[in-house]
Amino acid sequence: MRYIKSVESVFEIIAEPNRRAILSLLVSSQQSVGEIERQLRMPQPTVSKHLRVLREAGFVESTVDAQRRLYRLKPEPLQEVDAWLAPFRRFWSAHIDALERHLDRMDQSTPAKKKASQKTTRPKPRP
Amino acid sequence: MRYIKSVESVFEIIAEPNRRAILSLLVSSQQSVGEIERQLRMPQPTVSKHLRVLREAGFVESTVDAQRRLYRLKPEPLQEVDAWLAPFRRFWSAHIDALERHLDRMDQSTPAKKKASQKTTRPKPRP
DNA sequence: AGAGTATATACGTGTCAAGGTATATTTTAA
DNA sequence: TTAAAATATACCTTGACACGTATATACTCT
Repeated sequence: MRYIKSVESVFEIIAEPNRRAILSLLVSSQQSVGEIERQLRMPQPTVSKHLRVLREAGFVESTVDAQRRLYRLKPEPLQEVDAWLAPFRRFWSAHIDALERHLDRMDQSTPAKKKASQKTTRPKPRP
Repeated sequence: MRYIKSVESVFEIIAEPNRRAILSLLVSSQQSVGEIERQLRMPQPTVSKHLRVLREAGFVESTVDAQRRLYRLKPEPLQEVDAWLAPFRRFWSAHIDALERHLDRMDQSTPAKKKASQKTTRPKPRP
């Protein structure tokens, strides 16, 4: 019995350098397989295989033009990445950051420090 | 002779779900290994190993607190991802998008269509 | 010193994905 | 109909990597 993967996250898809290259190429406009092949200097089966992954993951879609397939970008999955990134943006976008990070460091998740204000009591052995 | 990988791209690092979970956890504040271990319910060696990868890739840094190591976020590598994402944003951020994409489709990279206006001349066999 | 806690690392293992090569499929031109 | 072009797919091999288990290292309290 064969296993179906299918759970491929968006992140695994863009982890592959060739796939990122293909996506970047498609930003300017749609491209045929052959055009991608030539511009990125990769063997045709490689291009086709990556395009298949990208298509099945919803990163691209294709239309038929005679013997060619024209691939174009579908941005939804990349929006997912963008969304995941959102909570991290405060670390570089704002100005209060240096301060905020400093406060966080002083703040919770460091009960050690709190107790340390009286006495360092960490390793609690059992009776 | 052993091979050194080291070329690990930022994208490969965040392709791993557990690592993404760790990063997300560190958004709120720094955490010790044990805290991460408990909150994410993953075995301690797993946490340590992922933290090592994240540290070596510059996603986190650690300070020593007695026997604990406190890990906190370093946002630079994630900025890289953000930067890579930038060119794609026009596909969903703006309003002109639907129009723009349509124009692109009609536009370059489709010499087929151009020539098709007169006659379809694609597969050029050799003499 | 010795025990307990916290974290890191070493090793063996299985899985999966990417690449290469060859071939199938579809479409067009002669 | 046959040949060439364009793309997709099948098969095989290889390497990386994530995991589990066990163990090493570091620190702290009594």
